[in-house]
Amino acid sequence: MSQKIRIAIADDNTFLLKTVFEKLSFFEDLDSRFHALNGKELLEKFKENQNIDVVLMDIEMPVMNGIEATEILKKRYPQIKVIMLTVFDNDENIFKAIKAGADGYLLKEIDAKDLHDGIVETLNGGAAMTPSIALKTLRLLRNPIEFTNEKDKEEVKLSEREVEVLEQLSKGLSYTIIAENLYLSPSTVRKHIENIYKKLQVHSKIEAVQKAKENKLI
Amino acid sequence: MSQKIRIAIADDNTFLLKTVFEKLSFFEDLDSRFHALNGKELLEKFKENQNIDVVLMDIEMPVMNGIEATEILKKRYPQIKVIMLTVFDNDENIFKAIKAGADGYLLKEIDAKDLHDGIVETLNGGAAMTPSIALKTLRLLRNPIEFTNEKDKEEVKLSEREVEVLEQLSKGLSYTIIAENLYLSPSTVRKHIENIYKKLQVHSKIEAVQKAKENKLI
DNA sequence: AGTCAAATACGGCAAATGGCGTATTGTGTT
DNA sequence: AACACAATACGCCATTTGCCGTATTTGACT
Repeated sequence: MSQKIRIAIADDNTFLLKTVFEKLSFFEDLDSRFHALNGKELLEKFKENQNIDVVLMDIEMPVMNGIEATEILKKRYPQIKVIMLTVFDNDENIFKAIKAGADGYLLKEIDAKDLHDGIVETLNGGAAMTPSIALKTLRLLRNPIEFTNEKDKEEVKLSEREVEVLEQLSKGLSYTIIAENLYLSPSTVRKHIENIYKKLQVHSKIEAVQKAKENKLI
Repeated sequence: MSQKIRIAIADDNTFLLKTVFEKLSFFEDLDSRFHALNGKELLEKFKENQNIDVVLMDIEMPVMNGIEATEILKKRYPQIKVIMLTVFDNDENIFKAIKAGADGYLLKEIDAKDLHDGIVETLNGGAAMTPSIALKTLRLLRNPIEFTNEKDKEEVKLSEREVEVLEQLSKGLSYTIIAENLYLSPSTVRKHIENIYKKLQVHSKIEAVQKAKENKLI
Protein backbone atom coordinates (compact mmCIF):
# COMPACT_ATOMS: atom_id res chain seq x y z
CA MET A 1 0.00 0.00 0.00
CA SER A 2 1.55 3.27 -1.14
CA GLN A 3 -1.02 5.52 0.47
CA LYS A 4 -1.82 5.68 4.15
CA ILE A 5 -5.32 4.68 5.20
CA ARG A 6 -7.15 7.81 6.23
CA ILE A 7 -9.42 7.39 9.23
CA ALA A 8 -12.10 9.46 10.93
CA ILE A 9 -13.65 8.63 14.27
CA ALA A 10 -17.02 9.47 15.76
CA ASP A 11 -17.39 9.02 19.50
CA ASP A 12 -18.82 11.18 22.21
CA ASN A 13 -16.64 9.74 24.94
CA THR A 14 -13.35 11.59 24.77
CA PHE A 15 -11.62 9.03 26.90
CA LEU A 16 -12.50 6.16 24.60
CA LEU A 17 -11.68 8.39 21.66
CA LYS A 18 -8.20 8.80 23.01
CA THR A 19 -7.86 5.05 23.54
CA VAL A 20 -8.76 4.41 19.94
CA PHE A 21 -6.33 7.03 18.67
CA GLU A 22 -3.60 5.38 20.68
CA LYS A 23 -4.37 1.99 19.25
CA LEU A 24 -4.25 3.39 15.73
CA SER A 25 -1.01 5.27 16.36
CA PHE A 26 0.93 2.02 16.57
CA PHE A 27 0.56 1.50 12.85
CA GLU A 28 2.39 3.49 10.22
CA ASP A 29 -0.07 2.69 7.46
CA LEU A 30 -2.89 4.35 9.37
CA ASP A 31 -3.54 8.08 9.41
CA SER A 32 -6.07 9.38 11.92
CA ARG A 33 -7.44 12.49 10.25
CA PHE A 34 -10.23 13.87 12.40
CA HIS A 35 -12.90 13.03 14.90
CA ALA A 36 -16.40 14.11 15.81
CA LEU A 37 -18.40 13.89 19.03
CA ASN A 38 -21.67 12.96 17.37
CA GLY A 39 -23.15 11.97 14.03
CA LYS A 40 -24.17 15.47 13.02
CA GLU A 41 -20.74 16.88 13.65
CA LEU A 42 -19.21 14.07 11.64
CA LEU A 43 -21.42 14.76 8.65
CA GLU A 44 -20.61 18.46 8.81
CA LYS A 45 -16.91 17.79 8.82
CA PHE A 46 -17.37 15.52 5.84
CA LYS A 47 -18.87 18.37 3.86
CA GLU A 48 -15.49 20.00 3.61
CA ASN A 49 -13.26 17.03 3.93
CA GLN A 50 -14.25 13.80 2.23
CA ASN A 51 -10.84 12.29 1.60
CA ILE A 52 -11.36 9.63 4.21
CA ASP A 53 -11.21 5.86 3.68
CA VAL A 54 -12.67 4.50 6.87
CA VAL A 55 -14.91 5.83 9.63
CA LEU A 56 -14.89 4.21 13.05
CA MET A 57 -18.37 4.87 14.36
CA ASP A 58 -19.70 4.73 17.89
CA ILE A 59 -23.41 4.00 18.24
CA GLU A 60 -24.60 5.87 21.31
CA MET A 61 -23.98 9.55 20.71
CA PRO A 62 -25.99 12.69 21.46
CA VAL A 63 -27.71 14.74 18.73
CA MET A 64 -27.33 12.03 16.10
CA ASN A 65 -26.45 8.44 16.85
CA GLY A 66 -24.05 6.29 14.87
CA ILE A 67 -26.70 4.31 13.05
CA GLU A 68 -28.42 7.35 11.60
CA ALA A 69 -25.07 8.84 10.72
CA THR A 70 -24.02 5.66 8.98
CA GLU A 71 -27.19 5.59 6.95
CA ILE A 72 -26.71 9.13 5.69
CA LEU A 73 -22.98 8.81 5.21
CA LYS A 74 -23.17 5.61 3.17
CA LYS A 75 -25.88 7.08 1.01
CA ARG A 76 -23.87 10.22 0.38
CA TYR A 77 -20.41 8.69 0.07
CA PRO A 78 -20.83 4.97 -0.68
CA GLN A 79 -17.13 4.36 -1.17
CA ILE A 80 -16.31 5.25 2.41
CA LYS A 81 -16.16 2.23 4.70
CA VAL A 82 -17.93 2.49 8.02
CA ILE A 83 -16.97 0.20 10.86
CA MET A 84 -19.08 0.31 14.00
CA LEU A 85 -16.90 0.45 17.08
CA THR A 86 -19.03 0.22 20.16
CA VAL A 87 -19.64 -1.43 23.49
CA PHE A 88 -23.17 -2.46 22.57
CA ASP A 89 -23.60 -5.89 21.09
CA ASN A 90 -27.32 -6.44 21.30
CA ASP A 91 -29.06 -7.92 18.30
CA GLU A 92 -31.06 -4.83 17.55
CA ASN A 93 -28.06 -2.55 17.25
CA ILE A 94 -26.17 -5.05 15.18
CA PHE A 95 -29.06 -5.55 12.83
CA LYS A 96 -29.82 -1.85 12.50
CA ALA A 97 -26.18 -1.05 11.86
CA ILE A 98 -25.98 -3.66 9.13
CA LYS A 99 -29.19 -2.38 7.61
CA ALA A 100 -27.78 1.12 7.70
CA GLY A 101 -24.88 -0.10 5.59
CA ALA A 102 -22.09 -0.69 8.06
CA ASP A 103 -19.11 -2.55 6.61
CA GLY A 104 -18.06 -4.00 9.92
CA TYR A 105 -18.91 -4.26 13.56
CA LEU A 106 -16.23 -4.37 16.22
CA LEU A 107 -16.39 -4.17 19.97
CA LYS A 108 -14.36 -1.57 21.80
CA GLU A 109 -12.50 -4.12 23.84
CA ILE A 110 -10.68 -5.10 20.65
CA ASP A 111 -6.90 -4.98 20.76
CA ALA A 112 -4.83 -2.75 18.52
CA LYS A 113 -3.71 -5.43 16.12
CA ASP A 114 -7.17 -6.81 15.47
CA LEU A 115 -8.48 -3.30 14.96
CA HIS A 116 -5.76 -2.66 12.43
CA ASP A 117 -6.43 -5.95 10.67
CA GLY A 118 -10.14 -5.25 10.60
CA ILE A 119 -9.59 -1.88 8.97
CA VAL A 120 -7.27 -3.34 6.35
CA GLU A 121 -9.58 -6.26 5.60
CA THR A 122 -12.50 -3.92 5.18
CA LEU A 123 -10.56 -1.76 2.74
CA ASN A 124 -9.75 -4.93 0.82
CA GLY A 125 -13.41 -5.64 0.29
CA GLY A 126 -14.07 -7.87 3.30
CA ALA A 127 -15.95 -7.18 6.48
CA ALA A 128 -14.62 -6.75 9.99
CA MET A 129 -16.37 -8.56 12.79
CA THR A 130 -15.35 -9.68 16.23
CA PRO A 131 -16.16 -13.36 16.69
CA SER A 132 -18.94 -12.72 19.18
CA ILE A 133 -20.61 -10.41 16.69
CA ALA A 134 -20.11 -12.93 13.91
CA LEU A 135 -21.94 -15.46 16.06
CA LYS A 136 -24.87 -13.11 16.47
CA THR A 137 -25.11 -12.49 12.76
CA LEU A 138 -25.19 -16.24 12.23
CA ARG A 139 -28.03 -16.52 14.67
CA LEU A 140 -29.88 -13.68 13.02
CA LEU A 141 -29.51 -15.44 9.69
CA ARG A 142 -30.83 -18.66 11.17
CA ASN A 143 -34.00 -16.99 12.44
CA PRO A 144 -35.12 -14.60 9.74
CA ILE A 145 -38.59 -14.50 11.26
CA GLU A 146 -38.09 -12.01 14.01
CA PHE A 147 -36.50 -9.29 11.93
CA THR A 148 -39.75 -7.41 12.16
CA ASN A 149 -39.96 -7.72 15.90
CA GLU A 150 -38.28 -4.47 16.89
CA LYS A 151 -40.09 -3.88 20.12
CA ASP A 152 -38.23 -4.25 23.35
CA LYS A 153 -38.53 -7.22 25.60
CA GLU A 154 -37.70 -6.99 29.25
CA GLU A 155 -34.09 -7.92 28.66
CA VAL A 156 -33.83 -11.31 30.36
CA LYS A 157 -30.18 -12.12 30.91
CA LEU A 158 -28.94 -15.67 30.95
CA SER A 159 -25.34 -16.61 31.62
CA GLU A 160 -23.29 -18.18 28.85
CA ARG A 161 -23.46 -21.57 30.47
CA GLU A 162 -27.20 -21.30 30.80
CA VAL A 163 -27.50 -20.51 27.11
CA GLU A 164 -25.43 -23.60 26.31
CA VAL A 165 -27.71 -25.75 28.40
CA LEU A 166 -30.75 -24.17 26.82
CA GLU A 167 -29.43 -24.87 23.36
CA GLN A 168 -29.06 -28.53 24.21
CA LEU A 169 -32.48 -28.55 25.81
CA SER A 170 -33.91 -27.20 22.58
CA LYS A 171 -32.62 -30.23 20.73
CA GLY A 172 -34.84 -32.35 22.88
CA LEU A 173 -32.03 -33.87 24.92
CA SER A 174 -32.49 -35.15 28.46
CA TYR A 175 -30.66 -33.96 31.57
CA THR A 176 -28.31 -36.91 31.55
CA ILE A 177 -27.36 -36.56 27.90
CA ILE A 178 -26.79 -32.84 28.28
CA ALA A 179 -24.61 -33.58 31.26
CA GLU A 180 -22.50 -35.93 29.15
CA ASN A 181 -22.22 -33.46 26.31
CA LEU A 182 -21.12 -30.61 28.54
CA TYR A 183 -19.01 -32.76 30.85
CA LEU A 184 -21.13 -31.89 33.85
CA SER A 185 -22.95 -33.90 36.46
CA PRO A 186 -26.68 -34.28 35.86
CA SER A 187 -27.22 -32.41 39.13
CA THR A 188 -25.53 -29.36 37.73
CA VAL A 189 -27.52 -29.45 34.55
CA ARG A 190 -30.69 -29.69 36.55
CA LYS A 191 -29.67 -26.78 38.69
CA HIS A 192 -28.88 -24.71 35.63
CA ILE A 193 -32.27 -25.52 34.21
CA GLU A 194 -33.90 -24.65 37.47
CA ASN A 195 -32.23 -21.26 37.36
CA ILE A 196 -33.18 -20.77 33.73
CA TYR A 197 -36.81 -21.49 34.55
CA LYS A 198 -36.74 -18.92 37.32
CA LYS A 199 -35.23 -16.28 35.09
CA LEU A 200 -37.60 -16.96 32.23
CA GLN A 201 -40.57 -17.46 34.55
CA VAL A 202 -41.48 -20.81 33.04
CA HIS A 203 -42.04 -24.30 34.37
CA SER A 204 -41.14 -26.74 31.63
CA LYS A 205 -38.67 -27.46 28.86
CA ILE A 206 -41.06 -26.53 26.11
CA GLU A 207 -41.95 -23.19 27.60
CA ALA A 208 -38.31 -22.40 28.23
CA VAL A 209 -37.27 -23.21 24.69
CA GLN A 210 -40.12 -21.22 23.22
CA LYS A 211 -39.50 -18.20 25.39
CA ALA A 212 -35.82 -18.34 24.63
CA LYS A 213 -36.50 -18.37 20.92
CA GLU A 214 -38.90 -15.48 21.20
CA ASN A 215 -36.28 -13.47 23.01
CA LYS A 216 -33.57 -14.61 20.65
CA LEU A 217 -31.56 -16.04 23.51
CA ILE A 218 -30.88 -19.06 21.35
CA MET B 1 -6.72 -23.94 28.26
CA SER B 2 -5.02 -26.87 29.93
CA GLN B 3 -6.37 -29.42 27.48
CA LYS B 4 -5.40 -29.61 23.85
CA ILE B 5 -8.11 -28.79 21.35
CA ARG B 6 -9.12 -32.03 19.67
CA ILE B 7 -9.85 -31.70 15.99
CA ALA B 8 -11.36 -33.92 13.34
CA ILE B 9 -11.29 -33.13 9.64
CA ALA B 10 -13.60 -34.16 6.83
CA ASP B 11 -12.31 -33.67 3.30
CA ASP B 12 -12.26 -35.91 0.26
CA ASN B 13 -9.20 -34.30 -1.23
CA THR B 14 -6.19 -35.94 0.39
CA PHE B 15 -3.84 -33.27 -0.81
CA LEU B 16 -5.84 -30.47 0.81
CA LEU B 17 -6.26 -32.68 3.84
CA LYS B 18 -2.52 -32.86 4.17
CA THR B 19 -2.22 -29.10 3.81
CA VAL B 20 -4.67 -28.55 6.63
CA PHE B 21 -2.89 -31.06 8.86
CA GLU B 22 0.34 -29.22 8.24
CA LYS B 23 -1.20 -25.91 9.16
CA LEU B 24 -2.56 -27.35 12.37
CA SER B 25 0.72 -29.03 13.25
CA PHE B 26 2.36 -25.67 13.90
CA PHE B 27 0.36 -25.25 17.06
CA GLU B 28 0.94 -27.10 20.27
CA ASP B 29 -2.54 -26.50 21.63
CA LEU B 30 -4.12 -28.30 18.68
CA ASP B 31 -4.46 -32.05 18.44
CA SER B 32 -5.54 -33.48 15.09
CA ARG B 33 -7.32 -36.66 16.07
CA PHE B 34 -8.77 -38.20 12.92
CA HIS B 35 -10.07 -37.48 9.48
CA ALA B 36 -12.75 -38.77 7.14
CA LEU B 37 -13.11 -38.64 3.39
CA ASN B 38 -16.83 -37.91 3.43
CA GLY B 39 -19.70 -37.06 5.75
CA LYS B 40 -20.85 -40.61 6.27
CA GLU B 41 -17.40 -41.80 7.24
CA LEU B 42 -17.12 -38.91 9.66
CA LEU B 43 -20.38 -39.77 11.38
CA GLU B 44 -19.36 -43.40 11.65
CA LYS B 45 -16.07 -42.49 13.25
CA PHE B 46 -17.94 -40.30 15.69
CA LYS B 47 -19.99 -43.22 16.87
CA GLU B 48 -16.94 -44.67 18.58
CA ASN B 49 -14.99 -41.53 19.21
CA GLN B 50 -16.86 -38.41 20.24
CA ASN B 51 -14.20 -36.72 22.28
CA ILE B 52 -13.66 -34.08 19.68
CA ASP B 53 -13.99 -30.34 20.16
CA VAL B 54 -13.96 -29.04 16.62
CA VAL B 55 -14.66 -30.47 13.19
CA LEU B 56 -13.22 -28.82 10.10
CA MET B 57 -15.71 -29.67 7.41
CA ASP B 58 -15.33 -29.54 3.65
CA ILE B 59 -18.54 -29.05 1.69
CA GLU B 60 -18.16 -30.96 -1.55
CA MET B 61 -17.66 -34.60 -0.68
CA PRO B 62 -18.93 -37.85 -2.18
CA VAL B 63 -21.54 -40.04 -0.47
CA MET B 64 -22.53 -37.37 2.02
CA ASN B 65 -21.65 -33.72 1.69
CA GLY B 66 -20.50 -31.45 4.48
CA ILE B 67 -23.79 -29.65 4.93
CA GLU B 68 -25.79 -32.81 5.53
CA ALA B 69 -23.07 -34.10 7.80
CA THR B 70 -23.12 -30.86 9.76
CA GLU B 71 -26.86 -31.04 10.20
CA ILE B 72 -26.75 -34.55 11.61
CA LEU B 73 -23.63 -34.00 13.66
CA LYS B 74 -24.92 -30.84 15.31
CA LYS B 75 -28.21 -32.49 16.16
CA ARG B 76 -26.49 -35.49 17.65
CA TYR B 77 -23.62 -33.73 19.40
CA PRO B 78 -24.63 -30.08 19.75
CA GLN B 79 -21.60 -29.20 21.82
CA ILE B 80 -19.18 -30.03 19.06
CA LYS B 81 -18.18 -27.01 17.01
CA VAL B 82 -18.28 -27.34 13.26
CA ILE B 83 -16.29 -24.96 11.10
CA MET B 84 -16.79 -25.15 7.36
CA LEU B 85 -13.45 -25.13 5.58
CA THR B 86 -13.99 -24.99 1.88
CA VAL B 87 -13.12 -23.32 -1.40
CA PHE B 88 -16.76 -22.52 -2.14
CA ASP B 89 -17.98 -19.14 -1.02
CA ASN B 90 -21.25 -18.80 -2.89
CA ASP B 91 -24.24 -17.46 -0.99
CA GLU B 92 -26.19 -20.66 -1.18
CA ASN B 93 -23.52 -22.78 0.43
CA ILE B 94 -22.89 -20.21 3.12
CA PHE B 95 -26.54 -19.91 3.92
CA LYS B 96 -27.16 -23.63 3.92
CA ALA B 97 -24.17 -24.24 6.14
CA ILE B 98 -25.36 -21.66 8.63
CA LYS B 99 -28.84 -23.16 8.61
CA ALA B 100 -27.32 -26.58 9.18
CA GLY B 101 -25.75 -25.21 12.34
CA ALA B 102 -22.19 -24.41 11.34
CA ASP B 103 -20.28 -22.40 13.92
CA GLY B 104 -17.95 -20.83 11.42
CA TYR B 105 -17.08 -20.59 7.77
CA LEU B 106 -13.51 -20.30 6.60
CA LEU B 107 -11.94 -20.46 3.17
CA LYS B 108 -9.18 -22.93 2.47
CA GLU B 109 -6.78 -20.21 1.43
CA ILE B 110 -6.64 -19.16 5.08
CA ASP B 111 -3.18 -19.04 6.63
CA ALA B 112 -2.19 -21.19 9.57
CA LYS B 113 -2.41 -18.48 12.20
CA ASP B 114 -5.88 -17.32 11.22
CA LEU B 115 -7.08 -20.90 11.14
CA HIS B 116 -5.74 -21.41 14.62
CA ASP B 117 -7.31 -18.19 15.84
CA GLY B 118 -10.62 -19.11 14.28
CA ILE B 119 -10.64 -22.46 16.02
CA VAL B 120 -9.83 -20.91 19.38
CA GLU B 121 -12.40 -18.13 18.99
CA THR B 122 -15.05 -20.64 18.10
CA LEU B 123 -14.27 -22.72 21.16
CA ASN B 124 -14.57 -19.55 23.20
CA GLY B 125 -18.12 -19.09 22.08
CA GLY B 126 -17.58 -16.83 19.08
CA ALA B 127 -17.82 -17.61 15.42
CA ALA B 128 -15.02 -17.91 12.89
CA MET B 129 -15.42 -16.18 9.58
CA THR B 130 -13.03 -14.95 6.98
CA PRO B 131 -13.73 -11.29 6.17
CA SER B 132 -15.07 -12.06 2.70
CA ILE B 133 -17.54 -14.50 4.21
CA ALA B 134 -18.46 -12.00 6.90
CA LEU B 135 -19.27 -9.56 4.15
CA LYS B 136 -21.58 -12.03 2.49
CA THR B 137 -23.42 -12.74 5.71
CA LEU B 138 -23.91 -9.00 6.12
CA ARG B 139 -25.37 -8.81 2.64
CA LEU B 140 -27.61 -11.76 3.32
CA LEU B 141 -28.86 -10.03 6.45
CA ARG B 142 -29.46 -6.79 4.58
CA ASN B 143 -31.59 -8.41 1.91
CA PRO B 144 -34.89 -9.56 3.28
CA ILE B 145 -35.02 -12.31 0.67
CA GLU B 146 -36.90 -15.26 2.02
CA PHE B 147 -34.57 -18.21 2.13
CA THR B 148 -37.21 -20.53 3.50
CA ASN B 149 -36.58 -24.14 2.63
CA GLU B 150 -38.69 -25.04 -0.38
CA LYS B 151 -37.70 -28.68 -0.36
CA ASP B 152 -38.19 -31.64 2.00
CA LYS B 153 -41.58 -32.02 3.71
CA GLU B 154 -42.23 -35.76 3.81
CA GLU B 155 -45.96 -35.10 4.15
CA VAL B 156 -46.59 -36.61 7.55
CA LYS B 157 -50.28 -36.89 8.19
CA LEU B 158 -51.80 -36.48 11.61
CA SER B 159 -55.46 -36.90 12.41
CA GLU B 160 -57.51 -33.88 13.47
CA ARG B 161 -57.62 -35.01 17.02
CA GLU B 162 -53.88 -35.52 17.05
CA VAL B 163 -53.34 -31.99 15.77
CA GLU B 164 -55.56 -30.68 18.54
CA VAL B 165 -53.50 -32.53 21.12
CA LEU B 166 -50.29 -31.33 19.54
CA GLU B 167 -51.45 -27.75 19.67
CA GLN B 168 -52.08 -28.05 23.36
CA LEU B 169 -48.75 -29.78 23.82
CA SER B 170 -47.05 -26.86 22.16
CA LYS B 171 -48.41 -24.52 24.82
CA GLY B 172 -46.44 -26.46 27.37
CA LEU B 173 -49.46 -28.13 28.95
CA SER B 174 -49.34 -31.46 30.78
CA TYR B 175 -51.24 -34.61 29.89
CA THR B 176 -53.82 -34.07 32.59
CA ILE B 177 -54.52 -30.47 31.66
CA ILE B 178 -54.84 -31.36 28.01
CA ALA B 179 -57.25 -34.11 28.96
CA GLU B 180 -59.39 -31.60 30.86
CA ASN B 181 -59.32 -29.15 27.99
CA LEU B 182 -60.37 -31.72 25.43
CA TYR B 183 -62.74 -33.59 27.73
CA LEU B 184 -60.72 -36.79 27.49
CA SER B 185 -59.15 -39.13 29.98
CA PRO B 186 -55.41 -38.60 30.50
CA SER B 187 -54.89 -42.12 29.18
CA THR B 188 -56.32 -41.14 25.86
CA VAL B 189 -54.21 -38.07 25.62
CA ARG B 190 -51.17 -40.15 26.32
CA LYS B 191 -52.12 -42.66 23.68
CA HIS B 192 -52.64 -39.89 21.17
CA ILE B 193 -49.25 -38.52 21.98
CA GLU B 194 -47.72 -41.94 21.69
CA ASN B 195 -49.18 -42.24 18.21
CA ILE B 196 -48.02 -38.77 17.30
CA TYR B 197 -44.50 -39.66 18.36
CA LYS B 198 -44.54 -42.72 16.16
CA LYS B 199 -45.76 -40.81 13.16
CA LEU B 200 -43.27 -38.01 13.63
CA GLN B 201 -40.47 -40.36 14.61
CA VAL B 202 -39.70 -38.45 17.78
CA HIS B 203 -39.44 -39.31 21.45
CA SER B 204 -40.35 -36.24 23.44
CA LYS B 205 -42.69 -33.28 23.63
CA ILE B 206 -40.08 -30.81 22.51
CA GLU B 207 -39.07 -32.76 19.46
CA ALA B 208 -42.68 -33.31 18.51
CA VAL B 209 -43.56 -29.64 18.79
CA GLN B 210 -40.50 -28.60 16.84
CA LYS B 211 -41.03 -31.12 14.10
CA ALA B 212 -44.67 -30.16 13.86
CA LYS B 213 -43.74 -26.53 13.47
CA GLU B 214 -41.16 -27.31 10.83
CA ASN B 215 -43.77 -29.22 8.86
CA LYS B 216 -46.37 -26.57 9.54
CA LEU B 217 -48.67 -29.12 11.12
CA ILE B 218 -49.46 -26.56 13.80
C1' DA C 1 -9.41 -8.28 51.63
C1' DG C 2 -14.21 -8.91 51.12
C1' DT C 3 -18.43 -9.50 48.54
C1' DC C 4 -21.12 -11.45 44.90
C1' DA C 5 -22.57 -14.03 41.10
C1' DA C 6 -21.88 -18.04 38.55
C1' DA C 7 -20.73 -22.70 38.08
C1' DT C 8 -20.33 -26.83 40.15
C1' DA C 9 -22.57 -30.79 42.78
C1' DC C 10 -25.61 -33.85 45.92
C1' DG C 11 -29.99 -35.79 47.85
C1' DG C 12 -34.94 -36.20 48.31
C1' DC C 13 -39.64 -36.26 46.64
C1' DA C 14 -43.91 -36.00 43.96
C1' DA C 15 -45.44 -35.59 39.54
C1' DA C 16 -45.00 -36.13 34.68
C1' DT C 17 -43.39 -38.61 30.90
C1' DG C 18 -42.39 -42.25 27.44
C1' DG C 19 -43.04 -46.98 26.06
C1' DC C 20 -45.41 -51.21 26.25
C1' DG C 21 -49.61 -54.20 25.92
C1' DT C 22 -54.50 -54.56 25.71
C1' DA C 23 -59.42 -53.53 24.85
C1' DT C 24 -63.92 -51.38 23.32
C1' DT C 25 -66.59 -48.50 20.34
C1' DG C 26 -67.82 -46.13 16.26
C1' DT C 27 -67.30 -44.99 11.34
C1' DG C 28 -66.39 -45.48 6.86
C1' DT C 29 -64.77 -48.68 2.98
C1' DT C 30 -64.41 -52.41 0.56
C1' DA D 1 -70.16 -58.84 6.52
C1' DA D 2 -65.56 -58.02 7.00
C1' DC D 3 -62.01 -54.89 7.35
C1' DA D 4 -59.27 -50.95 8.55
C1' DC D 5 -58.72 -47.20 11.34
C1' DA D 6 -59.47 -43.44 14.53
C1' DA D 7 -60.84 -42.44 19.04
C1' DT D 8 -61.51 -43.81 23.38
C1' DA D 9 -59.56 -45.91 27.78
C1' DC D 10 -56.78 -48.61 31.48
C1' DG D 11 -52.61 -50.60 33.77
C1' DC D 12 -47.66 -51.27 34.55
C1' DC D 13 -43.02 -49.70 34.80
C1' DA D 14 -38.66 -47.25 34.51
C1' DT D 15 -37.02 -42.84 33.69
C1' DT D 16 -37.31 -37.95 33.54
C1' DT D 17 -38.69 -33.78 35.19
C1' DG D 18 -39.66 -29.91 38.26
C1' DC D 19 -38.87 -28.13 42.76
C1' DC D 20 -36.77 -27.85 47.15
C1' DG D 21 -32.65 -27.25 50.24
C1' DT D 22 -27.72 -27.14 50.83
C1' DA D 23 -22.72 -26.59 49.79
C1' DT D 24 -18.03 -25.65 47.67
C1' DT D 25 -15.16 -23.33 44.39
C1' DT D 26 -13.89 -19.84 41.33
C1' DG D 27 -13.46 -15.53 39.16
C1' DA D 28 -14.79 -10.76 38.99
C1' DC D 29 -15.39 -6.59 40.92
C1' DT D 30 -15.07 -3.32 45.07
